Amino acid sequence: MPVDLRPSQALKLLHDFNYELVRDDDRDLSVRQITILLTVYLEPPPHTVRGLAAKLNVTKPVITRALDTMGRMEILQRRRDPADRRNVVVQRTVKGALYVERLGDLMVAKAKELPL
Amino acid sequence: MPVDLRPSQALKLLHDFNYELVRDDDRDLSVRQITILLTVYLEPPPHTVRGLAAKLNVTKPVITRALDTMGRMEILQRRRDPADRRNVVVQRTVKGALYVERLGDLMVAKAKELPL
DNA sequence: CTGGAATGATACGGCTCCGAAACGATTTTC
DNA sequence: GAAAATCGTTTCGGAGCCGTATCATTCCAG
Repeated sequence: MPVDLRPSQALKLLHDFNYELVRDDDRDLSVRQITILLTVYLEPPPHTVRGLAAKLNVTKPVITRALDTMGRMEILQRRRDPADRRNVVVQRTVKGALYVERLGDLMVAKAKELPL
Repeated sequence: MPVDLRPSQALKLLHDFNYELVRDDDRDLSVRQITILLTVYLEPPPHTVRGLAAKLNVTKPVITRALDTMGRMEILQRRRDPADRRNVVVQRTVKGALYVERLGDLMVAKAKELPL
């Protein structure tokens, strides 16, 4: 059962959701960072730097830097692949799972408030 | 009738939507810029720099710079308020309306594809 | 008319991010 | 084993955005 959403509702949902992010956080994650984060949390592992870069159509340093930033925030984690030590596997963290959960709950709440 | 959305659906919708933005555009608007844009297009005018800054809980230069950027993109427009020439009124443009419409359609399309 | 208040823009130093290129480490190929 | 390929990181110059403080313009009160 697909979720039925009219364009005006979609735009209001997008606005209300982003509005909360902007209002609450001093510093926001970028759209790229959010997409990387959600990819890791929603799609089946393993996630490598190269794989994420190819999937998102960005260069590898973009992924490396995003991992630096979100690693510092402790919402993502690097791990060397023991099987092939050239690879870096990107993993979830407890803090990151809570962060993502908060995003989902916020979106659900804003969807509930949408007019007819 | 509120839109019913489960957290897992919300997260997937958020991911798929952002994913398209990241993949398609070389340079993305920031979350702040998108919020400013949608505020102008969804809420009743007039919109001033000061008003937007207060509403979004950011400083005035943030709005000024966002208007510089999005003005260059021609998706928003500055106009001096003739009644009180200290004020700058932020207005919509044809190009901006198309841009916002595209955002809404993209979100609707991604919502339709959501599983059960 | 003059001093102060309000508004948006600008200057500044700092931080993050960008893509391209070069680099070190590791694995694979021959 | 030596050479080539792969992978992630780092470096580089450049660009955008950040908040604070300041500025020019405009309005308004007295």
